[in-house]
Amino acid sequence: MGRRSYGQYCALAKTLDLVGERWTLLIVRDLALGPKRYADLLEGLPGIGTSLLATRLKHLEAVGIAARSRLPPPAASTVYTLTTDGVALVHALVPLVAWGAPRLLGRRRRGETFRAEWPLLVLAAGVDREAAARVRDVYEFELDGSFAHLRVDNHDVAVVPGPADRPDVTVRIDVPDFVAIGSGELRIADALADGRLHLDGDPGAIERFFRVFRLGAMIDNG
Amino acid sequence: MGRRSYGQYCALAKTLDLVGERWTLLIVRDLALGPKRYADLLEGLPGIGTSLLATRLKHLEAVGIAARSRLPPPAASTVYTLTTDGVALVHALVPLVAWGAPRLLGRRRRGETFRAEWPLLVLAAGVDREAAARVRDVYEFELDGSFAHLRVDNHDVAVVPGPADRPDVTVRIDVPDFVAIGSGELRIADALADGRLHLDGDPGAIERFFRVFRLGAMIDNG
DNA sequence: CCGGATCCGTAACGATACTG
DNA sequence: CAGTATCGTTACGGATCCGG
Repeated sequence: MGRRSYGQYCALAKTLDLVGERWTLLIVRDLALGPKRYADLLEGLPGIGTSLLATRLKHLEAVGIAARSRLPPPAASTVYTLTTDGVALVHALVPLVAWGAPRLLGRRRRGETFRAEWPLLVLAAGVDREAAARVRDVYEFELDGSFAHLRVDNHDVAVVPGPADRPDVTVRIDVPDFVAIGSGELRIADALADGRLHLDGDPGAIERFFRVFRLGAMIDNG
Repeated sequence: MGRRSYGQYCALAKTLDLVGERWTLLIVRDLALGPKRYADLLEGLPGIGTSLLATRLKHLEAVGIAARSRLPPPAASTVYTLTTDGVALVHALVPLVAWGAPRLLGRRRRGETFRAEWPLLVLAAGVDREAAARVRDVYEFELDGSFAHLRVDNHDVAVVPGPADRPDVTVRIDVPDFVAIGSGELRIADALADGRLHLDGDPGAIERFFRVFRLGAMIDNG
């Protein structure tokens, strides 16, 4: 019949009633990267059953986390997006990610899928919108051989899969080192010095990059 | 065989591999209230199967989130506690709770279990340890008719179920109003003015309460 | 009585096939 | 492309049983 519920008057239990089932939060993560078609989601979530994805999407739409839009011709396809509540939910996941990353991520194992845009979501969530005013830059990342970029456009940030066209800054680093910087175990200055982090671009753009994503504190103190 | 995994090199997916299964995070929540016996946990999680609880506890212990201690006689029983990683995980859940509370909690429905200590965990997580130095107070809460209290003792806070012995401050409020204050929709000053919030105790203790739990901003601006 | 383990029916999930 | 239908497998829920 109905959905399984914990039956508790507790915000955590209610939240888990809503989004605690298998795959739900990973769907939300992928929608955080922008509008996705059903097939895009399926491809990014290997192992999910097609019918389960349909069920989850219907539920996310019903509870106001996702929305389904029908693009006009010639695109003529359905896409799913996050509502503002959905975007807020993504922000609420960042501390959970910050908890798990240094403890669980380790080195990549054979068979594990990876997309450079996943780690970038954390950066994008930490954007300083004031500092991003009138900034119009593209920062490209190569993480473990996979490319994605951040597009900053006057207060707004988008995470985009794949290499950038003509990036203002390019960043190359391993995921474990990226995580170590994020958790304060590794200073950016040290990572640059021993070649674990490569940063290219004009100094002005690099300085904007640090400012917009609040990385100042990570440069030389933990 | 083994546990089900998403097989993704992503901190969110790894975190959910670890603690995303049914009941796991609610067990963590209850352990955040202090050492619990197996039977205590069973009672606080109506609907969980006894064998599932045992499985979850074994897993939480194996991954370093919980620990099992054997109390010496005459208490002679086993208790489960959180490790420091487990406590960190509880802190990482607070934004998720802050997301869900104003959106999902609503009014309490028939049959929903409730414990006043659950909302207090959020307050306790937000303690200002500096401000709590040399403070030694007990703040009692009556939320929807259920009692619990916060025990501040020189930098440390504990959430304790039930009424307090001789509280320095007593607080009485409905859960929806408590949530509205936490989310900034309701100002403490307004809630006091129209009788939705009752605060008793000597002015010095009340002022320490506000300071220790960083409630200053909620008094008269959102 | 506490701390589980065992067993079994039901619900959720995963994989594949199929359809508008 | 965007799903639905079906079916085998796994996970969960409830009850009972068992050892210290």
